[in-house]
Formats: sequence, structure tokens, C-alpha cells
Amino acid sequence: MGETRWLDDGEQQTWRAFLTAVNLLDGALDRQLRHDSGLPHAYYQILAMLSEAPGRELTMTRLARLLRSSPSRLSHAAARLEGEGMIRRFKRPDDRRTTIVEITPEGMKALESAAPGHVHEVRRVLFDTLSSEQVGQLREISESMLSALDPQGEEPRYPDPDGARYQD
Amino acid sequence: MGETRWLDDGEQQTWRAFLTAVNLLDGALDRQLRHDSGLPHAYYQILAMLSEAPGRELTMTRLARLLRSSPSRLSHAAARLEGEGMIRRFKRPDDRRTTIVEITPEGMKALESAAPGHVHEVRRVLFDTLSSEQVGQLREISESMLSALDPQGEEPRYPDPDGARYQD
DNA sequence: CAGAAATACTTGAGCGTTCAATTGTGTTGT
DNA sequence: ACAACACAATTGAACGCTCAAGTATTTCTG
Repeated sequence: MGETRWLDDGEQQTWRAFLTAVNLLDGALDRQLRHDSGLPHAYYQILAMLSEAPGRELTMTRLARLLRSSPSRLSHAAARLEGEGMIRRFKRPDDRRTTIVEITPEGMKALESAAPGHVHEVRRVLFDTLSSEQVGQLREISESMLSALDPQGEEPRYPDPDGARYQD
Repeated sequence: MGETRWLDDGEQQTWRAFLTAVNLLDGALDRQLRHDSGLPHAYYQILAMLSEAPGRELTMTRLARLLRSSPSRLSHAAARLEGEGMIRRFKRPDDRRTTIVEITPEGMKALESAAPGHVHEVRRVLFDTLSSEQVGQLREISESMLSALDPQGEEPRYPDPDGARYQD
């Protein structure tokens, strides 16, 4: 293996600033959501993703892929959310390995009530801090990273966009 | 409180891409570090920050501020790192509330051996995926977020830059 | 100078995430 | 048909982080 190519000053500073910003950012997001609605950000994302799905249901595997979550993590999360009545799980009859997760009306209510505060916080910590030019740049930067880090990554995109918009 | 201003399509897509990219990115980083050196990323950062400090020591409070860590988190981390012999803690004689943390030679060794793989990974997941123009943009974007989210934030910047560069 | 407040740090409980192992079910190859 | 394999999901232990509470020590204030 060759010599390590260390980060130069500019890279170092970029890296530090980026790391710090991201840390603060998702600390703020998680704190706001937990405080105002009792949901960790990851759990909010689960509900949000389900709310958009056709029939408001998805298989565990597909949901995990969409959220870039490990199956295990999703399974633990689903156990908690099911215990709180926000989702429901049942085996698919024609392939009994598969579990289908469905968001319940209760889950939808929790999501609807959490969404405004969350979106407000997303604006506060991200969009309000950037010019619209920077927002465009950030999008391209994020997509560059994504295509390098997760070439196979799935996106939702359903034929019928019926559901509400509590995405994040 | 007024009507919620929802994210428009562009904002939504930016936000999703950003969130996903960041998630994958620090998953990759943490996994690489843990696998190759047994250190979580946050612990690596502690050692890195100490290694750069004058005398390779800092107070707990100052270290926590530099890393944007809660005192509690740092205290737990320090307990583990001390148990592994990577740092040493002692009370400052003239203000016995204050604890000084010092990185040990063992800690330096661990850091030195972890650094090349880590830097390589940082390149792989971040710098290699971006054009140099994008790197510049990312830096400004990160600094915008920082100045909005953490106006008081401290930076290291010591008068005498003697230490090695295992920063991140 | 005593009491109150501020500062520095630590502790323990609770929780989400990870990793490795496990269970149950379907698919393939011979 | 049956063994081997692949796939979907779950489980439990380990661990780091958060939050609230607690202990020392120092500084401020009347």
C-alpha cells in the first residue's frame, strides 16, 4: 500500500466544518422531534415513508432499503412503533417470510401533529441558513455523494402520488 | 402560530438527498474505524483533538466545546479511553473542579495507526466524490450552517502548531 | 464572611443502533 | 423428493448517547 495522502489545509477545514455542521444539525433535529412529539428522527422517517406508500404499507425489506436502514434496526423500531399502535405488522399470505408494515390512523395522527414543528426546524437549521444558490449546490453535492456511496439506492417514486406530504 | 410552510419539491429532494448522503457517509466512516481500529468515530475525534493540543492535553470542558460534545458524553468516553490506557485524567491543582485530559503514548500509537485508513475513507466517501469546485461550495455551505447553528463555536487554532496532523 | 449561585465534572437509567446468531420459509439443483 | 442454499425477518447482548440528577469546588453578593 502506498503513502497516505493526507488532507491539505483546505480539505481539513472543509471536513471539520462539514462534520461539525452535520453533527449540530441532526442533534437539533432529533432533539426537536423527541421533545415535541416523542419520536426519534429515525422513527419519524419510518412513519413518513409509510404514509407516502401506496396503501400506506410496505414490506420490511423494501422499507429498510428506502430508508437505508439495516433490517435489524427497522425490526427493533417496528417493535416499538407497533407497541405504541402507530403501525401494524402482518405476514403476507403468499410468501410467509415477508412481513408487511402498515401505518395506522393513530400513526398518521402522530405524524401529522409532528410534521409542522419538524418542517419548521428543518427550515431553521438548513434552508434558512443557505442562499437558494447554495441549496442547489447542496443538492448536487448530495447527489454526487449518493451516486458514489449507494449506486443501487432505491427511491420511492410511486405511480400514484396520492398520499400526504410528511416526508423528510 | 401561522400556517406551516411546507417544503417544495426542490427542497424536499435536496433534503432527502442530503439526509441520505450524510447517513451513509457517517455510517461508512464509523464502520471503517471500528473495524480497523476498534475506535468509534467520536473516540477517534477525541484522540485527534488531544493530539493537536499544546502539551497534548486539554480540560474536559474545553475539549467538549471543541468537539461540540456534551460534558456527559465526553465523560463517559473518557472513562472508556482511560480504561484502555489511551488517555490519562487528573485534577488541576489550582482549581480542583477542573479535570485535565492528556493523551498517552499508547493513545498516540492507536491514533497513528488508525489515521491512514481513516483519511483514506474520508477521501473515498467525500473528497473523491466531489469536484474541487464542489468542495469549495461544501465548505461555504458548512460554514453558513455553522454560523447559524453555533455562533459561539470555538475553533482550536493554537499559537504553536507543533503537533502531528491526525485531525478530522 | 456566610449563604447562594455558578462552574466542572460524573453518574446511572433508558434507549436506539450494531453485530452476530437464529428462526422460519421459499427456491434450486440433482 | 430432498438436501443445500437463499431470503425475510427477528432476537439478544454490547455499547454509545441522552437526559436528569448528583457531588465537589469555586466565586459572587449582601
